[in-house]
Amino acid sequence: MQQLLFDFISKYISLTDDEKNVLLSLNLFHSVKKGTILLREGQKTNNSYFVLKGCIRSYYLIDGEERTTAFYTEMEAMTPACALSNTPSDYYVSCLEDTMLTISNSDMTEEVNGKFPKFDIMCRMFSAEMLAKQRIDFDEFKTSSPEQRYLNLLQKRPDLLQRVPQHQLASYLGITPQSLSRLRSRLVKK
Amino acid sequence: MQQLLFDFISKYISLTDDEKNVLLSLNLFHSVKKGTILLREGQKTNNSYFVLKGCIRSYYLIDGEERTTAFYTEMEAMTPACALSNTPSDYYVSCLEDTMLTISNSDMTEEVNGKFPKFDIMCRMFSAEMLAKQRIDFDEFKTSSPEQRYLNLLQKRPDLLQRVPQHQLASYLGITPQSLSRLRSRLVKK
DNA sequence: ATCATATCTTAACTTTAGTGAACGAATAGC
DNA sequence: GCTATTCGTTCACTAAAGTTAAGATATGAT
Repeated sequence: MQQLLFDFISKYISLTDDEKNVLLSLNLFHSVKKGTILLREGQKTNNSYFVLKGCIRSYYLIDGEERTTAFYTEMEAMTPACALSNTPSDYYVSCLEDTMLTISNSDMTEEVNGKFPKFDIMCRMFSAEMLAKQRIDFDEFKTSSPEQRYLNLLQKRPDLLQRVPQHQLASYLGITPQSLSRLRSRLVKK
Repeated sequence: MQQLLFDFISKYISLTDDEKNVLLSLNLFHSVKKGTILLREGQKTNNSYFVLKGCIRSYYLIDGEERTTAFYTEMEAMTPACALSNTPSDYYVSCLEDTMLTISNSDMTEEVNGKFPKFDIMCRMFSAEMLAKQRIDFDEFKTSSPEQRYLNLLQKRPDLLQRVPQHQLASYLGITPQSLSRLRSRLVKK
């Protein structure tokens, strides 16, 4: 499991055994049961998450309805906005499946990055890459119809359609569950 | 004009005169006329832009139609996705107004960050902050109707409604110019 | 295994967005 | 200043999404 993290890091920087041991001493790795809520609306945290195996999901509670905005699966990272702004969270984060992940907080990041400046470089590269990827996702969302967005998801993350309940996918696509159901039956007829 | 950049940087790190001089030696500052296209579809670049005064806009050309996805105004930065992936750009970037901006490339970033590691820290902080902001924008977009998105824009960036042509705002809101026009007259009647 | 709950689908109806076309108004180029 | 183009609005029509409700299926808890 730890090797998964090291493999990921090696895409950006190379680690000495010494550096690996510092990471291992931090007690980063956690196993979380399906349904566990990692972060609640109104709660403060400065945790960051990195999914090694499984899936976590962020959602807002609007008029009593869950509105799912993101899924994070294998080798994806999330830092809740509230962790940076130090304000109460606007949304929930929960585990969709039994999940293995790392949980780190800003103190740990400060400490490690202070000790090994190359971690700053990695974080910079990784953040910039995430920012660009998310920008493209946003652009595609804006320039597509719900149907195109569904077909796009089918292409890009077919696994999600298997592992995620329909109604969560719907709000992820920016539509109601009924519309998604209708849209799908429309596509089958074609 | 240079002071604007230093003021911005000072939100993250403090600069010595030496460091400031290195930045000034890089010939970062440019004045660009309205309508100038900074980046074309199909073109490669590794430039990054930081707007000091004015406004730049990114847009796709889909079926001969411009689809605007972002506006960058005072104290906002953009690095085109193609600059990181080193692939041809999928979109255009052009100046909506006469604009003062800094243009840097990845070589310059490497050089400066190599010399002064604290720039890595700044970039890391800034990227993480941008990522969180953009995530929130995306979430709001997903969980809102076109009408709510318009009202939200009115609240958050009222300046854009003054300085940007209606049809560009429309695609920024993910709708057609006709729909925006209709939506606005619907709101007036209320 | 049973019951309660959650999930997915379907349907009828309402509301809103997309489309194509037409029209003045504003803008830019000559 | 005049003309051509672009821009914003309106209209009629079509297509799709939201809403409310109902029924069927699947899931989870005891």
